[in-house]
Amino acid sequence: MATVSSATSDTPTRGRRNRRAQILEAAARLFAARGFHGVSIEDIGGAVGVSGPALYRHFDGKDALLSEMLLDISSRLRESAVAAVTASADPRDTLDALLDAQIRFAIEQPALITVHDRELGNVPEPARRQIRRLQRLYVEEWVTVLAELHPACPAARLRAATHAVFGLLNSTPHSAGELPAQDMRPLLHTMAHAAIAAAVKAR
Amino acid sequence: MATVSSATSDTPTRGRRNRRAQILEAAARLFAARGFHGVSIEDIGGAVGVSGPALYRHFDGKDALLSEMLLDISSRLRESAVAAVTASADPRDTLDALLDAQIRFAIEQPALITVHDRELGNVPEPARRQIRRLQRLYVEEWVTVLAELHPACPAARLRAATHAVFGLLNSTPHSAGELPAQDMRPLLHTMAHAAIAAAVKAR
DNA sequence: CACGGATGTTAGTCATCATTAACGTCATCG
DNA sequence: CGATGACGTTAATGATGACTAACATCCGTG
Repeated sequence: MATVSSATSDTPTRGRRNRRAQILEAAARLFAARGFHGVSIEDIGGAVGVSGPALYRHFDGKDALLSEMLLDISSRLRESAVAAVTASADPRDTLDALLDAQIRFAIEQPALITVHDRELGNVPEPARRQIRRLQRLYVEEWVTVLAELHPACPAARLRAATHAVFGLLNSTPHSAGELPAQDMRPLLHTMAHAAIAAAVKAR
Repeated sequence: MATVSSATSDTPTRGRRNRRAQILEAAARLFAARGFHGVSIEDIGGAVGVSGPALYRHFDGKDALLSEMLLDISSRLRESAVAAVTASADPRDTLDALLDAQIRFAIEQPALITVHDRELGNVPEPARRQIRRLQRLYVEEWVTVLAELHPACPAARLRAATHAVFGLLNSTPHSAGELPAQDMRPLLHTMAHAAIAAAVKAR
């Protein structure tokens, strides 16, 4: 939201990398490691080579920074889901695309994934509701696709299974280094696929 | 350490519940919700009806409280794994027992599970090493059983799969309320089982 | 070339918080 | 009964931390 400043329409990042992006990246790493309250403004500034209150030139405060971070993550996830849904008419292909997108995100951005499902409780109220909304929509995207594939399965069970699959896929921060990403990717895809199939099968 | 007061050998908790246990329980709930640094000593005391520094009558400090909490969790998990391994000679039964124990813990103690895999980074050094050790042993218990069942599968892959299954099972705090525990339990068991089978199958 | 805005810096300020001190109460036990 | 120890309480104390103020610098533009 809000075009990226810059009076005339040229590149927003000149010379050194865009400070905002640098800060968000460093903050995500730190929040993932020590938790929101375990990281100080000084820490974040220090991580990008400026010191302390320089942050306030880019964000309204620590809370606002976290809000923007989570809003960005949940927006991107949701967008990736919408893309997957519109890309194909066959729900089997859509499910594969959903899986691939989530796996890619989990492997490439472990810090963001970590912050995303830990720190919602620390987001102040105007933004929190919106993030929750995006998260809910994301889940519903999955549930809808699964419901098309397995109309007999009750929605509550599909929702629970979806959360479990997220847990499986988002485990990457814990198993970092066990396996190269090359092998991790298909492994997670296979496991998630099998878990869903089992969840949905009548017993 | 030190028998729990009470001169004669009767119940250690008379009238009101054991304070230590109350505190640990309340702290776990609060840490899970807001993170270690997001919770004050006052908050914890308030949650059990005493106010503030009364904590220091029971623990050496906030760090020590966290250390003890994580040490207790990882010990209990590890013990449950050892019990599962010694209970049966058939690795298939052992795996089922491991799954059941982890699922029971995840469903009955979501706050502990949450704290367990979020707050290790905030534990000070003497205890941290020991907790890591117990966690590693717990994982190895699983990997050993899986290796017996599937000797052809490389250990690294088994380890990665194990972490993924933990992620799946420990997702309960996120899907709380979606499904009654009665249904959640077998669902998770089925999904985890299928995920493991898929991980281990040659491709 | 002077001006303004974007971006930093350092030195406060004001809360919050972990921890300690000093001081009760009350039951148990000698 | 009187001492002792378990368990609480309410004031410090000392750090740390978020945020603000006042003050550079640099760069593009009128």
